[in-house]
Amino acid sequence: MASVKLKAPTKKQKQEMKNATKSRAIELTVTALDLFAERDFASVTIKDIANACGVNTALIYYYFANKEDLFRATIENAITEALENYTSLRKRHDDPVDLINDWFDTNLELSGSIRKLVKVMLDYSGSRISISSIDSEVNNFYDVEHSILSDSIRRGIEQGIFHAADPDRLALFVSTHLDGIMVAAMIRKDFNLDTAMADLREILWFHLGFLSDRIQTRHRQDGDTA
Amino acid sequence: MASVKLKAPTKKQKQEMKNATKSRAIELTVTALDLFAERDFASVTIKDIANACGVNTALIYYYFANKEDLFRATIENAITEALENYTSLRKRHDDPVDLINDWFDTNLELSGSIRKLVKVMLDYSGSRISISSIDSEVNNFYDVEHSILSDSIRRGIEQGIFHAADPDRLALFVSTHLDGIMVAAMIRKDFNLDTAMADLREILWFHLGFLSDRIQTRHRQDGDTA
DNA sequence: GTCTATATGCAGATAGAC
DNA sequence: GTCTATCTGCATATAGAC
Repeated sequence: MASVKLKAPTKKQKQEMKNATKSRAIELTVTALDLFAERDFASVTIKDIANACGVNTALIYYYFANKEDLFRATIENAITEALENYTSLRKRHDDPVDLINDWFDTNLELSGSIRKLVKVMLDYSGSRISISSIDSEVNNFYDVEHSILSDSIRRGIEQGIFHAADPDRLALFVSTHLDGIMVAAMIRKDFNLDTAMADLREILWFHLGFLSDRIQTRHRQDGDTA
Repeated sequence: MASVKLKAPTKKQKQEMKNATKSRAIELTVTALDLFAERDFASVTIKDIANACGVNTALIYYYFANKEDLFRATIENAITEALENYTSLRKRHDDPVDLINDWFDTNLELSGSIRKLVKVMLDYSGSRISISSIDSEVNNFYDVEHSILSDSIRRGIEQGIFHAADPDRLALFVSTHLDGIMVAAMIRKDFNLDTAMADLREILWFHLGFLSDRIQTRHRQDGDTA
């Protein structure tokens, strides 16, 4: 790939540069997310982030206006990624039961990222700064999460496979509990995230009258065999 | 040593000094708790705390070794207070139903303090510093909370007023959800903490088979009329 | 016990070479 | 695009007067 660069930059080369630029900026936000989630905005220094990326501190100011701007990009990036997961989840399933089960599986798999996201959202909400683009993305994130759950529940009820229930209330309950799981996993020693997720799933199915005892014990890559 | 006084300090005077000293130190931690909970350790300055108390920054170093020491005292103080609430709660009730209901009421009343506590515990767990006294107090706090719930559930089951259930699992579920409520109240706009607490309570009673049907269908000021 | 004054260090940010 | 060098301001912490 290392060309001899005798020629003027071609379209392809320009594109590569653009990609490289974008990659570096994203690389910085990804690294920053780890640090911001592990500690908090003020105690993570520009130097920390630069060092973790193996670059110079000044380079950060080439890509971002200032530290706050980097933080904004970091949150936006994380939320966007999480939202993409959710929307792809939605498209993959037509059946309410499958969708809900996959939602749990996904949250379990991505629990690391989600924990980080919750932490930075918490830090952001505590900070005095308020950026409208982030506000709306946070709201959007929770809205999408909520509607995945509530829509599935609603459809399941309409299809007669779930008991009657208040879809919105139940969805909010599940979503709130998920936040609790993420926080507990951060605060408490010996907190078992997997077990907690399984319990939440079970309780939801229970309230929807959908609890076959088999579901309780296994989820994910167990063969199907119905 | 101020021996210039006419009389030697009496016991009473000594006690007053001690109280005054203690008051000021506690006053500082109380103010600090507000600020640490609102923002985070690193972004709250000694000056912020001093200003909020109307005293000079140097005074803080008279009472505390350094900023970290103040933070430690702040957490310890907050946890101790919360624990006192819990233990007094325990003593007030013999009946499991009353105790659980009062636990919910107390958490609702003190939701402000608990939210702050959760936030600083989260900040502490994210910080690189680790103080064994705080670690054990955090653990102790969650242990006490857990045992209040699980013991009540266990006793209720033994007395035949609750359905069979796993007391430990249910207690952990409720406690985790409470964390989620506190976090959601911080992150999400329009999150209704009161409603969320009521829903959690209702679901617990439901799982213990203690649900009079009236509770289920209506919450908040909806009229009924089936 | 509370203050004023100050030392010290370090983090955020910029200018400019390559 | 990435670096070196540097400025600036501010936060922690101390010394010492009252």
